[in-house]
Amino acid sequence: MTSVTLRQMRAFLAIVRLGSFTAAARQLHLTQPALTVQLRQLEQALGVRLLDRTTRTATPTRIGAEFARALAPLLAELDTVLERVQDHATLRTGRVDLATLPSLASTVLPEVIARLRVSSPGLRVRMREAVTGPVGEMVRAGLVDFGIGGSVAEDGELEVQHLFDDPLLLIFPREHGFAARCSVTLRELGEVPLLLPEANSGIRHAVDQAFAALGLPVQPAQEAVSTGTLVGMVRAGLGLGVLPSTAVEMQVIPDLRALPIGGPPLTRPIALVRRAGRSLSPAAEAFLAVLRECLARRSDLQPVSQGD
Amino acid sequence: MTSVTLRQMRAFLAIVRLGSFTAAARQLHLTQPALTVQLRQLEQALGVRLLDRTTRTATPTRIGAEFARALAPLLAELDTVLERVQDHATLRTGRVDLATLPSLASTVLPEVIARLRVSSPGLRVRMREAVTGPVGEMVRAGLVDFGIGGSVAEDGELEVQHLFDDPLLLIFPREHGFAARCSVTLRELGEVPLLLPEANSGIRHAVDQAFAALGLPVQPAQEAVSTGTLVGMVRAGLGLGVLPSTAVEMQVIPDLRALPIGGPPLTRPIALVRRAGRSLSPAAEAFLAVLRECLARRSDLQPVSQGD
DNA sequence: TCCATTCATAAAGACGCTTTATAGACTAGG
DNA sequence: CCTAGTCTATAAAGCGTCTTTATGAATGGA
Repeated sequence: MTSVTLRQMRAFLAIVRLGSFTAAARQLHLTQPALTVQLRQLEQALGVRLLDRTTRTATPTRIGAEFARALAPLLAELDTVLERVQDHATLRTGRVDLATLPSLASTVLPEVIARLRVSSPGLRVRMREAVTGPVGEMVRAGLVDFGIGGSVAEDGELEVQHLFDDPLLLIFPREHGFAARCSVTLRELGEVPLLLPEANSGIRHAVDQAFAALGLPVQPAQEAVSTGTLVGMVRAGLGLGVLPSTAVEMQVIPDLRALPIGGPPLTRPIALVRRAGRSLSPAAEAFLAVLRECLARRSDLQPVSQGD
Repeated sequence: MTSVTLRQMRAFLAIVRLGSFTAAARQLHLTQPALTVQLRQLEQALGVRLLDRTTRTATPTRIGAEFARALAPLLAELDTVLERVQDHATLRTGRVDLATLPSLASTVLPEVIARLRVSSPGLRVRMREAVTGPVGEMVRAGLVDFGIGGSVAEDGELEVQHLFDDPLLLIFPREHGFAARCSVTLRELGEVPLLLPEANSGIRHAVDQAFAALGLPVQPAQEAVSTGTLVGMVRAGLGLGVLPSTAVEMQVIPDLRALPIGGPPLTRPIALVRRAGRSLSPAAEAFLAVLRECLARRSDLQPVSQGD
């Protein structure tokens, strides 16, 4: 009263294909008695004789032949389905869906994608760009596997893991007096017209917090939505801008200068944001592994250990 | 390093469907730890996490969901294939392909088919008619599952099993002198003009042998191919005919009389002819069982025990 | 006729699966 | 905020099953 097994059916098909128990046993790396038993069990479970065995050969019954004809394509399809699943484990197949900040999307992550394409050509990466808040929302809604953005609050649904600290740079025209300096302090920024990103961005959040820590008020001369417009404002002489180093990289700025902000160093935290309790696909894990590898190689960004 | 099992996949689908290990365990009549182990084995075999388990619920991973979507219809189809095979065992489905003599095809076997249709409506019987020689050939060629006909020689390919002895009757016009008798002897037949079937039929074979046993020569006044023409010849006064009782039944003969032939009783053997070493389908077995039942009920035919 | 090959069978051992018992974790309700 | 209930994970033990080894029976070819 035992039930039908995949092994039994695979054994049956092998015997039908080869017309012999011993030949099938060799192919399946089993002994011949094992196949005899398996086939008997299969026939008992089905209640039907599938093979007519003489002492020399084994030929399928009519019912057995019909069964084999119907079964073979089914098991073949099952095998392809199983292989397709296993391809995810071996990274031969897979999709990484992530949301990240525009600055990271255009500087750090393309390198990650390029490396991943070399090591695992079958993977496809889909990157959505958004500012910190929406990044968290997209993760929460399940639209993406994970997000890389500014620090969000850890609630029951989101799990945040610090990745590195992105230094914020001061951008100004080369004619400015700071051009001769090699760094500026945070306190000095309070005395110049500042151009800052608008309120809901991670950069602004970091600047606000740093100023508050020193007891200074934040009074931006102007707010900008995108880093591009902010750069334009600086170039037009509206003031001095604050931008993350990752954003500065991509902008070729011949007439501007950038200086690190010190005393204390001004950075914005970049974190991995993922749904709590949800595992990542092997593809996503591979992506993150390469990302951490890239981060470790860069001395300008301050990487942190993988542990939470 | 164990391989993927049907049980594991069925368990996986049940858990996905119900969203819970314990619920699936109840449905599958298992304990919850068993399912935990099975799913772990499945995930290990595939190398991929299929379910994200919190302590409250189990939700499929994206890969797990894809897998379940592809797997469910496959297993459903597999189940229908298995059921279709099992239907042969329960006689809900099946085909009986047989070859037999015209006389049996029109007298004994229709009753068998009728009874079979009542007890197993799903079975379909295909009956081919032929004389004894071709019946054996059709069995040998595998065109039919078995044959019911005159005795053929048992060689390596054919297996012959005696079923019953069909009495041969003497047919004559009611005006004939035999009309008052209730039986005739074989020896008496040597002194009347005989109408016999042609040489390759089982009837002729039986008559020839019986005459030879008595040392009498066989001198038919006329030979006929079909029983119909033989009856016509008798009716035309060409002589007295010898026909099997099963053939006489179907011919409504108001102007003719039939008498059993005795001393010794003249019969032709009817046997089951099947391919050696080939098993019969459950449908064919059922057919034969009903046939033997019908034969046992009839006192006019001499049934024999089922043993060879 | 003899030998080699094939399938069937029996017994023993190994392996895997299932169950029982228990722990850890989260939710709901008071 | 705490407790009760529920769900999954884990460990150990028992059981069943499957595989292997050894052997028999039968067939076909040399």
